[in-house]
Amino acid sequence: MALDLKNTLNLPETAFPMRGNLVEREPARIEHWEKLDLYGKIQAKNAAGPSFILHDGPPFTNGDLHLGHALNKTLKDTILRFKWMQGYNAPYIPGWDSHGLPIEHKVSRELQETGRTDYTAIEVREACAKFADKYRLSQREQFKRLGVLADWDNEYWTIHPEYEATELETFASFVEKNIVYRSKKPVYWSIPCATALAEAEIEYRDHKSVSIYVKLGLSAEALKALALEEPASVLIWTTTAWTLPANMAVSVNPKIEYSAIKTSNQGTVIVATALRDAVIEACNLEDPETINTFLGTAMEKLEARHPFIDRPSPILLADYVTTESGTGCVHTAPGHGQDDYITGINNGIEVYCPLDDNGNYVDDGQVPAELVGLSVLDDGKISEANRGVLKIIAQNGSLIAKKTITHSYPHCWRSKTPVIFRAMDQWFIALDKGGDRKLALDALKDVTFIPAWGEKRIRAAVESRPDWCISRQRTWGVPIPAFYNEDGEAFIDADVIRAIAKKVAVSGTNIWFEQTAAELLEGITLPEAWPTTDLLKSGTDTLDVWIDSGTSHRAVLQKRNNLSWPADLYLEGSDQHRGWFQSSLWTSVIADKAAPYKTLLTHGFVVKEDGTKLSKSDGAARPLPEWIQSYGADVVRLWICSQDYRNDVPVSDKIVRNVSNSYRNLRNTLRFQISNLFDFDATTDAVPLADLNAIDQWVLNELAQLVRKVTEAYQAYEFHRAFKDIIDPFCANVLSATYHDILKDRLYTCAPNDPLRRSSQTAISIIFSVLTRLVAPLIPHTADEAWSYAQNDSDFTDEPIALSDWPNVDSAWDQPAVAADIRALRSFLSEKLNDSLEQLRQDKAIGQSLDAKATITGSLSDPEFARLKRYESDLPELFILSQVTVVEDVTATDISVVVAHADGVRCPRSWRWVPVLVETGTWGAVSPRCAEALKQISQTTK
RNA sequence: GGGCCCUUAGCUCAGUUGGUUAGAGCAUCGUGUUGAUAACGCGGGGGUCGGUGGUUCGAGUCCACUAGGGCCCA
Repeated sequence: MALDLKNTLNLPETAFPMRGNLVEREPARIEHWEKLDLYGKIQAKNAAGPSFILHDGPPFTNGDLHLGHALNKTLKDTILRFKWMQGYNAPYIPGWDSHGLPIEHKVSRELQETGRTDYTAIEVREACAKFADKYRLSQREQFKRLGVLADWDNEYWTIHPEYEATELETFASFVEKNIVYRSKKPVYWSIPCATALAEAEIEYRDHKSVSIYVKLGLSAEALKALALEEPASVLIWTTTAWTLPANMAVSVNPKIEYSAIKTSNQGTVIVATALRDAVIEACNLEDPETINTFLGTAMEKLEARHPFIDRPSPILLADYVTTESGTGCVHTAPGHGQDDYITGINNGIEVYCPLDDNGNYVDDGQVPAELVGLSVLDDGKISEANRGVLKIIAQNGSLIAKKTITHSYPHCWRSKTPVIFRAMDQWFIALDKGGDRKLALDALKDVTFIPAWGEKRIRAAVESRPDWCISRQRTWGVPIPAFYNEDGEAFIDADVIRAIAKKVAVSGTNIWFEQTAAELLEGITLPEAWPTTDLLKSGTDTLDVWIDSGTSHRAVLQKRNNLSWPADLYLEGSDQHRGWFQSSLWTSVIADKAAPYKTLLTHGFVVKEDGTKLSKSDGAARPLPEWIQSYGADVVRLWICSQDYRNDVPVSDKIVRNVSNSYRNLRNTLRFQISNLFDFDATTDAVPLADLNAIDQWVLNELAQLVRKVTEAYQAYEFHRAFKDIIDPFCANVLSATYHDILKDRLYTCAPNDPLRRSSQTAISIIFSVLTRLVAPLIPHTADEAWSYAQNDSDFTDEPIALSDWPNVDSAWDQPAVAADIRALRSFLSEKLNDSLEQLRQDKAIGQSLDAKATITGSLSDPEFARLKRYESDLPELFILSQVTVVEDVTATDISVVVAHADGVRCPRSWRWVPVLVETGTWGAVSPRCAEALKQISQTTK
């Protein structure tokens, strides 16, 4: 019988599952979108809309995606989904970056393992391309699985022939501006392999070296400046005697104190005071006596003489000089060391390096004749070069001590021999010569930075970077289109490059490695000064890969019809201030005289829950597919969008599980709404907004505020605020704890067509439609799922939510007066009633709140009481009690409340307590209101 | 070592121009309901705002220093 009565209730009905089961169900939805060509439909819908160009920074295709990729791509996808719903014409062309050392290095190792060593450049490049493509494809699938909607079939790729051609054309414009020049710069060099090495190709191993102390005599002026009366030397210490022929200077620290020490066996020598005793011992200095001390600055620009070549070796200041070892006076050979190089550049010293590719001293008129032709390769035994140099300095007395030491030294990963640091001709872009640095800094003024401090960061990077070294001695990259004659003289020309770019556009840059210079230049008019093509060889250097991705704005935005330049938005991790943001800025400023972006948005890095960085062994560093496999894409996305990405973004299973709880609440909120609309057809059942019940007016007023605040947060790209600050509390407080809780009684117990019920259903259907769209960019799968169920009670719809418009506020929702009343009444409940109700519950006097009644007493002169009186008939519903009596007492100074168990009998249908039940016959005894509802139900079913 | 940035309850976030007992959601504990039920309601506990020292009648909110953390350089 009770069951029969239950059947007369309008209980919620829906097939929308309570649990998302995202891991299993999301893929089908993604497939459905693809079948519908959802991306294409969106573009078609918005074709005439305002333009918004988000230019994708290309991920490097060398492995699985991780959460950092998810963070970046989810933010982009969320922004675009929002913009699309707002009607923007916003094509999204995803990009991929593939040239560069990480792939070449990995592929080279794999090729090595086959035992062959004679791979041609083309073979290496083809293996790299294959490797890159494999990961491009798997990354693409992983992004799709995240729910990222994009023009996946028209991606841009830095190794596409057209892309490479544009890159070369861009480079041609640099050459044309006459800012591309050649200069020496030291690189790691493997003598047996006759090749330059990258940092990653170096292994540190222990090596035995001869360390030596060498005197460099001071000039007469120098002695005078240091108030020394007798001849004196600066004393240097080095472990690479073979670099002495390239010694061009001595570096000292300006802030360190130095001592001039007079000795009976080595004359006067100058060393850092802190190292005085150590040097005296190591060099057996006899009768040492400090005759003067001074700071390093005192020696600036003073002249020392090279120990065995007739040239000056000036004393320079350098902050990197320490007193940890040696003498505090550092042998400086700009052609053989990174620090030395920078010191040399800063002081206008030649980057001198008298070595050929085989590591032998060349005859340049400066290297002593007895050294010419000797090899510097120090493999197992002392090199010829070291022995030769030691002999010279021992003979002329400048060597005052030597000792064999074992230390960690870089070795070639392939030949296992010690590498040398050797200056080679490199290509550079001059950044000041054409005024480009100033232009770049000016261009930044027109860029909007999110967060604002990004400007400081990129500005500092732009201000401080030296001329851009753009050549790499690598194979897997875009070749530097330069030619060389027999003497190594370089020929480069903008028009020639453009002509080659045309060929590259068709055949790719592989032709550079397949064809001879003559073949490459066939049909191309050469500048008059060039030799004939049979005398030229094409260069083997490739361009810095930052030129690859850094020219994407030209290769993509400027080349494609549906895009435009500059971009409205670039969005990447904060490391890109010195990476892609900067390389793009330079290429753009040089070639196009303006920044390629209007807004620059950066996010932080994914870190562990304690804020420290993720290392490979951390569980949280597992690949993205594994995260999606355990939580589903929407939960991963919601995790991302619930965090303030401007700072670092912490992650742990605990944190994601936490988000998962919020997700469940949101999902159930939507489910509750769908299920209570099962018999509601807006076209026939909707109640005019003006006629809505007070509580429904209140909730629409809340909804209006929600839409305004959420839209504002989205526009500011502050998704964590949209969700955490606004949507999450709205679902929990306004809906779950208040509105839905109140509504259950009328939705379930009223007659289906009761105006009160239809009023609430009208409001619910509006809320559902709005709320679902508000969360659609954040959790696209779930929003689309709910949208489908609301339409046809099944999984899919041909009108996905992504095709709908962003919700606007209907001014009729704004009912501030009613809303203020309802809000005040609910506050009254929580502040004045809930404590007593809770007490009754604790005392087991009542169970659910409908078991209780309240009596409120006060004076009508009190506006709060007056309001209670005004809403007296609504109060049982608003407070979810069976009876509320508002009693006027003119003498009352305060509002008093008495709560007790409700009177009368409990209606078995509505569970409300009423004075008496009414006999209905068929259904037994129920409350009068239920009796009336049952009467209507039986009439409509007849 | 340098540049930029971060530090509020167990977790993720709010805290307007400095001003009453620092808020929310989740988690936790207790409890109600069994007509949103692997769901929902009600209630409790839990931060003195990384630390120290200043400015001020008054500071999470301004200044200095310091500790820890992140990105990028060296």
